[in-house]
Amino acid sequence: MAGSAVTIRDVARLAGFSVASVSRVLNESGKVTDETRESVMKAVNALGYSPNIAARSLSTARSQAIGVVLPDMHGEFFSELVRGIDRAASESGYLLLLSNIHADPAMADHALAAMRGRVDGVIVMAPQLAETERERALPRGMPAVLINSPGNQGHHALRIDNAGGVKAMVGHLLDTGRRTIVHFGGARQNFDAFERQQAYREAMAELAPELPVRVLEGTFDEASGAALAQRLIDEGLPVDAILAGNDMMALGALFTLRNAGVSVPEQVAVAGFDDVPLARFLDLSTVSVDIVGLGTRAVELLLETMNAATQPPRTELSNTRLILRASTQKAT
Amino acid sequence: MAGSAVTIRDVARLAGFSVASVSRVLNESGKVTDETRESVMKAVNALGYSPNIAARSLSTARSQAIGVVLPDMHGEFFSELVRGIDRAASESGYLLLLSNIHADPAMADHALAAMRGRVDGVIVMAPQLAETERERALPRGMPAVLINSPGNQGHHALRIDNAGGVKAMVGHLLDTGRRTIVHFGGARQNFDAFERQQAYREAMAELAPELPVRVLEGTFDEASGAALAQRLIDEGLPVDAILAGNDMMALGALFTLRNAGVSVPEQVAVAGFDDVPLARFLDLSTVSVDIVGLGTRAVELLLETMNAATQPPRTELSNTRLILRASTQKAT
DNA sequence: TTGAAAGCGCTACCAC
DNA sequence: GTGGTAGCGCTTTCAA
Repeated sequence: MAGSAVTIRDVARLAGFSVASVSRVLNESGKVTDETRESVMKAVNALGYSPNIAARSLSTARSQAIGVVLPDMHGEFFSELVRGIDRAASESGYLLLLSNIHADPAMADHALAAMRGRVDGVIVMAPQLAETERERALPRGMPAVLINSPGNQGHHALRIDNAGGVKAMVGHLLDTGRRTIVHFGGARQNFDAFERQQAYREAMAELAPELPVRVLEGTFDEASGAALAQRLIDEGLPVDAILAGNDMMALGALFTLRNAGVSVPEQVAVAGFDDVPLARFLDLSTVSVDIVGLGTRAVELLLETMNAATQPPRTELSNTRLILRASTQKAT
Repeated sequence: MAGSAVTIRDVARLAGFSVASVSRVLNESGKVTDETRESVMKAVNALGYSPNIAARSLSTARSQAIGVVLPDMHGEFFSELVRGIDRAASESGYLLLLSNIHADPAMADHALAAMRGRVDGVIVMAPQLAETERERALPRGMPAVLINSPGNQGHHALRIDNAGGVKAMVGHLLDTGRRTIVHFGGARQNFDAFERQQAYREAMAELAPELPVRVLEGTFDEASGAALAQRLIDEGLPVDAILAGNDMMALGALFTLRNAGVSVPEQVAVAGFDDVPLARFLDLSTVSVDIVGLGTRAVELLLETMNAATQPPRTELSNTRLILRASTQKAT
C-alpha cells in the first residue's frame, strides 16, 4: 500500500518511547508529558509519518468514511449533491468513498460489498433499483440513508418534494389566468417523472377541478419537449400553459414555440422543474430544488443513524422553491 | 464499524473448514476442492458475509482504492471529471476516495494525510496549491498523478491543452477575416486563465504578427464578460472579434452586445473556451475539452505509476476540439 | 488440498 | 505517565 514505509514503530524507536505513547500523542487520548509529545512530534515530522488508516480502522472498528452510491448522472445535480455530502461529511471528519452504479443490479451488489469495512455507513441513491435488490445488496447492519429511492425498509429516506413543487407551479399558472394547462411528462419508469405527473393531476383536481387535464408523455430531454410542443402547434395550439416535467423538456418546448412564432409567455406560458443553470439564462420559470441541502441532510441523518441505530426510520421531503421568470409572467 | 458482525471465522466455523480455506475460496487463490468451495459459499450466503476490506488492506498492503483530491468546483467539469475517473477506476476494480479541498492549504494536508493507508495512489488537482505545499502534504512514497497543477516533481501530470485550443480558435478567427481580435482574460492567479492569455499572445505573434494585440482582464464570470464588452461598446467598438478566456465571459459579452444592438457575428465575432452546456444552446463557438478522457487518462497513468514506480514522469496534454457555431461564423 | 499461525499497523487495556 | 501486549479480520507462508 502507498506510503506504508514508515510505521508507528519507527516513530516510537526514533522518539525513544513506546508505540503506545506515540499513539496517545497522535490521538490526543490519555495523558502524556509535554516532553513526550515534543519528542514524538519531532520524530513524526522527521520521518514524514502519517498513520495507516486501514490499521486504525481495523483496531477501532470505525473508518471515518461514508460510502456514497449514486447512479451515473450528468451535470449539475451530481456535482451539487456530492458537494453537499462532502461539505457535511468533512465537517464531521468523514471522508467519502464514492461509487457510481450503472443500471446493472449486479454492479450495485459489488459496489456495496466493496464498501464493507471501509465505511461506517452509506448514502444510497438508486432510483432504478427495486427495494428488494437494494436490501439484498446492502451488507448486514450497514447504516444507510436513501435518496430518491423506492421503499424505505428500516432506513431514513430523503425525497425531492415533487408534489409540493408541482402544486406551487400549478397554483402560479392558475393565478396568472392560465386555463388550459398541459403537462409534459417524463418516462413512466422514472420515479421523479411519475411523481410529478401524479402531482400535476392532483393539483389540478384540487385547485381547479373544472379545468381540463392533459398529459403528453415524453422522455425528459430537450428533443422530447420540442416534439411535444410541435404536436401542440400542429393541433392549433389548444393550450395556454405548458408545465414540463423538467427543465430540459421545457427548453425544448420554448425553442420550438418561439421558432414557430408563438409568443411566450403571452400566448403560452412555459414552466419547468429543476432550475438547471440554463433556466436562468433562458428566463424559464421553474421549481428549484436545494440539492446541496439534500446532500447535507443525508449526512446528518446518516450520522444520527450511526450513533443511535434504534431511531424509527423517517422519510423527509427536501425543500422546493418556486422560481418565477419571464416564461410564465406576462410583461407588466 | 458497519456490518462487521459476521467475520471470516464465523464462515469457517459454519462451513466446517479453516479460515485459510475460506480465504482461498473467496480470493480464488490456491487449490480447493469443489466440495470445499461449495460448503464455504453456502456458509457465506447463509450468513450474508462480505469481507472486511480494511483488514484485507492491512494484510495485503493494498487497498484497491484511489484517492481523488479536487478543488471545490461547480458544475459540469466536476461531474465529468469524476465520471471519467470512476469509469476507469471501477473497470480496474478500484473504488474512489473523494475529497474536496478548498483554498486552505491546511485542508489539503489533512485530506491527503487522511488517505494514507486507504488508497494505493492519488489523483490530485490543486491549481491553487504551490508545488512545495503540495509535495509536503503528499505522504511519502504515495503514487500520484497531477491534473492542471503547478510543477510536476516526480509525478506524471496532465494538463488541458490551453495553448492548442486558443491557437486553433485564433486561427479560425483570422481565417474568417477578423482583424482586430481582443482577448478577455481571467484573473491572473488562475492557472488556466494565465495560460490562455499567453497562448493568445503567442498565437497572434505567430499567425498574424502585423495585427494588434489587446487583452482586457476580468474574472472568468458572466458579469465580468458583460462589463468588458460594455467597455468596448463605450469605446465605439474598435474590434471585430472577442476571444474570451472562458465561456461564461463570452456569454456575458454576447448578451451585452446583443442588447446594445450589435450584431453577432456580423459586426463582432464572439468565442469562448470550455464548451459548457450553455454554449450549445446559445450558439457560442468555443473550444471543448474532453474532461471524461482527462479523468480516464489520469487513472491509467496512476495505475502505471503504481505498478512500476520508476517510470520517468511525463506531462501530457489533453485533447482540445474547436467547436464552431453561429457566434463566429458569418451566415452564408 | 488443508490447517495452524505469524503477521499487517494500530488502539486500548492493564500493569507498573 | 508510560510500556507491554492482546487483539481487530484478513492473507499467506509453512507443514502436514
